[in-house]
Amino acid sequence: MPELPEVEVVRRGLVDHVVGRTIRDVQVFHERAVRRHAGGITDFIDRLSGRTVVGAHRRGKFLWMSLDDHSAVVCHLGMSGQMLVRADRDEPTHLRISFDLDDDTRLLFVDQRTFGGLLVTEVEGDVPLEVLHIARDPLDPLFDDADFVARLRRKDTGIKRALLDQTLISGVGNIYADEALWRSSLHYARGTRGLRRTEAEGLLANIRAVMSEALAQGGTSFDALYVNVNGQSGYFSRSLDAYGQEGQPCRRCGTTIVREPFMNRSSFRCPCCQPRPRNARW
DNA sequence: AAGGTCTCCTGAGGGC
DNA sequence: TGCCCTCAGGAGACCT
Repeated sequence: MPELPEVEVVRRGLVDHVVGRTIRDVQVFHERAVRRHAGGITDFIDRLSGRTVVGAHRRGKFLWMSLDDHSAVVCHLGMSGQMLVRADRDEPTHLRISFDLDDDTRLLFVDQRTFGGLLVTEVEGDVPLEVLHIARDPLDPLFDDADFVARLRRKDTGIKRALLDQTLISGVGNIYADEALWRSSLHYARGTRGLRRTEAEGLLANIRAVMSEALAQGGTSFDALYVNVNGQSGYFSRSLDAYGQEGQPCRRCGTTIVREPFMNRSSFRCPCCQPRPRNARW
């Protein structure tokens, strides 16, 4: 599932293979892929045809390509989205959108579960309108550590819920939340109010560390669903300590990792290193 | 206002 | 073999 490191891998691929190219034509194969675009399919195509891609950017899990008319095409990969650059004319399964580029390659948006999508919008400052509400991510040089810690400790919720709140810190999804919490030996239901400043700072450092390590290995991948812009999978899933490790011994203490329902999904933790807090509310 | 829940979606995999 | 059920989860709508 694409979180920040995976999206960053895709962004770098776009820089290498798409920036500088002009879009000759656009085909939309599935209406849902442009459901967030206000003007519908026809307007989406009209606004992209003939445009030149001048940059590829990212904030958290949101990705966008800036265009030569000060607009941008914003992409969210959702659960299963892929950006593929292909030189052939094949139409892979779950192809949703295709861009014909001026070097006779095509940029393909492929998305099995259709939670992802693209839209064209105006850019306000350096950020598209639809991305303005998203917080800076922890790999952003302008991310404000002290402000994050203060806002986190001011919230009244569980720590994992806060990490998944993209308006507080962006780019963290279920995988990296569980990995960072394991590294910090924190239970997901620890209250943000009761978190010590040093605990919050350590957690942020662990988020950065796990994301940086994943990025160095090309992102996390469990199956063929996530691939980078050329269709190559990442290898970080071999390095996971908590996520998906149900039944496996904790690499720190040997206790069996458990999976628990959380927010209509799953959380993985070590029952010994990450004990449930007394009076847990979340 | 802020926090919590629901919903969208498809295919893999398990149980019978 | 085949059918049905469950599960995966990002983010915005909606509710409290």
